[in-house]
Amino acid sequence: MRVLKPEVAKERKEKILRWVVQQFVESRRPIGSQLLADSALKDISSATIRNIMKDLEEEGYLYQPHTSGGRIPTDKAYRYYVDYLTGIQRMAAQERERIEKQYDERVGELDNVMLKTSRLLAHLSGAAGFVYSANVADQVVKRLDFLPLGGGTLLAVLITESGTVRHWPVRLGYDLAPSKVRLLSNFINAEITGMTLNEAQKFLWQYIKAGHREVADIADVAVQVLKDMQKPRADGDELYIEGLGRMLETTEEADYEDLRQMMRIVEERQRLSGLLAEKMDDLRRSGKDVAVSIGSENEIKELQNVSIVSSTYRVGDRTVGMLGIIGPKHMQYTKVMSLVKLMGDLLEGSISAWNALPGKEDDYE
Amino acid sequence: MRVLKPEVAKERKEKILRWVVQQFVESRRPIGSQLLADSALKDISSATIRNIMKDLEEEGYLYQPHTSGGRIPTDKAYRYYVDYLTGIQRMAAQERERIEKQYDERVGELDNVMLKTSRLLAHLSGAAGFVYSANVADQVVKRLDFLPLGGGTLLAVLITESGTVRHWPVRLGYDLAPSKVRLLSNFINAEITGMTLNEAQKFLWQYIKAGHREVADIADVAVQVLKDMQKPRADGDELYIEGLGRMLETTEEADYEDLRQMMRIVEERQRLSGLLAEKMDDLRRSGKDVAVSIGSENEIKELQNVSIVSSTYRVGDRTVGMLGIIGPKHMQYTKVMSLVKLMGDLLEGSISAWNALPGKEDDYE
DNA sequence: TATTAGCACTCTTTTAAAACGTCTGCTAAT
DNA sequence: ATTAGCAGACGTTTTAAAAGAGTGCTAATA
Repeated sequence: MRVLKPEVAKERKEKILRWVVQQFVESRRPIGSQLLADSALKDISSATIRNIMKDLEEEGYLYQPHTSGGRIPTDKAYRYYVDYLTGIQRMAAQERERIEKQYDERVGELDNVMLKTSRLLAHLSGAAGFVYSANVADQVVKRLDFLPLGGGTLLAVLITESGTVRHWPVRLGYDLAPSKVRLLSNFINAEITGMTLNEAQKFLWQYIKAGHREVADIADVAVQVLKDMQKPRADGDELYIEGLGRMLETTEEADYEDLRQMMRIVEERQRLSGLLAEKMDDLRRSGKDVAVSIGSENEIKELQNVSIVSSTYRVGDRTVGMLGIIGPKHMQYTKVMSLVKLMGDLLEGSISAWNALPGKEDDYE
Repeated sequence: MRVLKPEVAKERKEKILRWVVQQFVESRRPIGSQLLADSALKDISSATIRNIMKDLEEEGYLYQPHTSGGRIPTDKAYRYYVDYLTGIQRMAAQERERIEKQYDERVGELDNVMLKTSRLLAHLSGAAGFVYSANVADQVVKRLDFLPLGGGTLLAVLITESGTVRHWPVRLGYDLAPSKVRLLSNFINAEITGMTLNEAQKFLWQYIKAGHREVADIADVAVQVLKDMQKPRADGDELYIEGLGRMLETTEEADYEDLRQMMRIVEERQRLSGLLAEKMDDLRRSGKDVAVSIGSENEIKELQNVSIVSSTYRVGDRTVGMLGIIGPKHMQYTKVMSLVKLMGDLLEGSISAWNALPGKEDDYE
C-alpha cells in the first residue's frame, strides 16, 4: 500500500475512486487504468493509477470481475460516492423550474396526489418512483363523514391532514334515519378532528363506554363504525409505485434478472411496505434530507441489486410519508438525489396548501 | 393445392393448423413437418404434412421466418384457433371454485374493486390484467354528496351505480353554512339519482336557469359544482393495469422488445383508453362473451405483437366497462378466455350486490 | 390420385478456433 | 514516489467449420 504524504495521497486516491464510480455509472462496464489515464486523469500515468486501484481493491472499494479486465465499484464505493455527493448536490435553477412547472401541470389539484407524484418521479428519473404513506391509523383526521347508502349501509369517508381520502362501506344491517346520520357525522367531527385515527378510536370507545347521553342512540352505530375503521389497515399502508415499465428501457439485457427479482418484490407489497416504514424511521431520526440505500444495504435480498433514493415528507411537524425512486445501483445519484428532494418539497407544499383549509367544524345539534 | 374429398381434406388441414398453433404456443419456436409427424400426428407422414403446410402458407395461415426452418402461425391462424376454441372453452368446476374463492378473499368488499380485480387477473393469468370503466359521465349516479372542508372548499363525493367512488375538491372561494351544504346535497340527490352524470348536469343547468325558488340561494354553488364535475374526465376514463412485472417472468429474452413497446403504450394511458372504449363498443354490439384481439387486429402499432382477451361487465342492463388481460400472442387462449369470462361474472356479481343497496334518498327540507 | 420415402439443398444454430484488445502485475529506470 | 515498458491473462469479437432441422421435388407405392 502506498504511504507518504498522507493527505495528498488520500486526496488523490479518493479522486480516482470517484472517477471510477462516475465512469462506471455512465458506461456500465469495468473501468481500467488506461481508460482513466487517457480520459479523465491525464496527469497521472496509468501505472500509478493501477497501483492506487490495487490499494482501493484491497480496501474493499473496487472489485475485479475477471482477473484481467477493469474494475467495478463495490457497494462500499457507491456509499462513499454518495456521501461525497451529498454535500454537493444542487440543481440548476432552470432545471428546477422546469420540474416545478411539470409538477403543477401533472399533479395539480389534490386528488390522488400520491399516485400522480409517483408517476412524475418515475417519468423524470427513468426508474421506478414511489410514494408511501405511513399507517393511516397514525394520521391526523381532518374529517370523518358518513353518507347513507340505504340497504343498511353507510359509506364512511375519511379525510386526513395529508390529503388522503379513503372511503369504505359500513354495513349496519338496518337503516339509520338521515337525521341520525347527520348527528353522528357532526358529533364525530366535532370531537375527533385533530386527533390521529388511533387516538380517535380510543377516544370514541371511552366516550361510548362512559355512556354520554347525547350519543346514546347512536352508540351502537359508532361501535360498528369503529370496528370497520380498522379495515383500511388490512391493505397495509398506502403505497404507490409507478414506472416499472420505464425501467425496462434503461436496463441492459444482462441486468434483467435483477429487474425480475425486483418486480417480484414490488408485487409483494407487504414486505416493501415494511422496509419503507423502517427506512422512514431512520431517516426521520437522522434528520437528513435524502437517504440512499445501496444494494446490500437493503435488508431484503431481492433488492440487493438496486438502490433506493428516498426522502420524507411532512404535514405540519409530523413526518407522515416517504417518496423516492428505486433504480439500478449505477444510477445518476447526483441528479436523482436532487430530484427526490425537490419532489418531496413540492409534495409537502401541495399538502400544506390543502391543509390550509381548516377542516370545517359543524356545531352538532 | 390439394383438392379431392373436400370435407375430409379440410378437416385434416384444420387439424394440422391447430396443432401447429398449439405446439408453437408451447414451444415458442418454429414448427416443422417432422416434429409434428413425430409428436402429434403419427398417422400422417411428414411429407404429407409438408404439402398441407405449404397450402396453409399460401392461404396465409402460416409463415416461414426463414426459407428453411419451421413455420409460425400468422395472426390469421391465431384467429382461426381462437374462433375454434370459443365453442370449446369451459373451465373445470374445481378450478372455477378455486378462483371464486380467491376472488372473495382478495377482492372482497366493494372498495377499489377495479384495482383489486385487475391485480387478481394478472396474478392468475401471468400476464397483465386490466379493468376499464367507461366514461364516468355516462354512468348512473347513485349519490353526489358534499362535505364542507372550510376555507371556501367542499369535497364532492360521487358514487355511481357501478360502485366507483370519486371525489374532488370544489373551490367556492367563500364558506357555505353547513345547513346550506346539506340543503344542496339533499336537493341534488333527490333530483338526480338515477340519471347519468351527463344527464344530471344538463338537468341541473335547466333547473337553475328556470330559476326555481327553492334553489335560488345555492344556485351559484351548484354552477360551480357543475363546472368542477367535468374535471374527473380530464384523467380520461378509469383504467387499472396491473401485473406488468409478472410479464417479465413469462417473456423470453427474444421478445423483450415487444414487451418494451407494450409498456410504452401502457404508460401512455390515453391511447389505450381509446382502444378499449372502441373495443367495448364492438363487444357490446356483437353480444359475444369474450373477445380476443390478436396482434395486427389491434390498431395501435405498439400492440401488434400482443393479444388482448377481454370481456365486458354490466350494471343492470348497461354495459359500463371492460376487463381482461394483455399478453403475448402465444398465450394459452383456452385458459385465459375462461378466466376472463369468469372474472367478469364475479365482478358483475360484486357490483350488483353493492347496487342492491338503493341510493337512499333523503327528502330535502 | 393421394400418400409416402428418399435425397439434395438451404439456412440457422451450435461449436471451435483464432485474432484482437484491454487490463494487470512486475521490474527497471527516472 | 512515479513512470515506462513488457509479458501474461482473460474477455470479446471474428471467422470457420460442423451439425441440425426443414423444405421441395421426384419417384415409388397403395
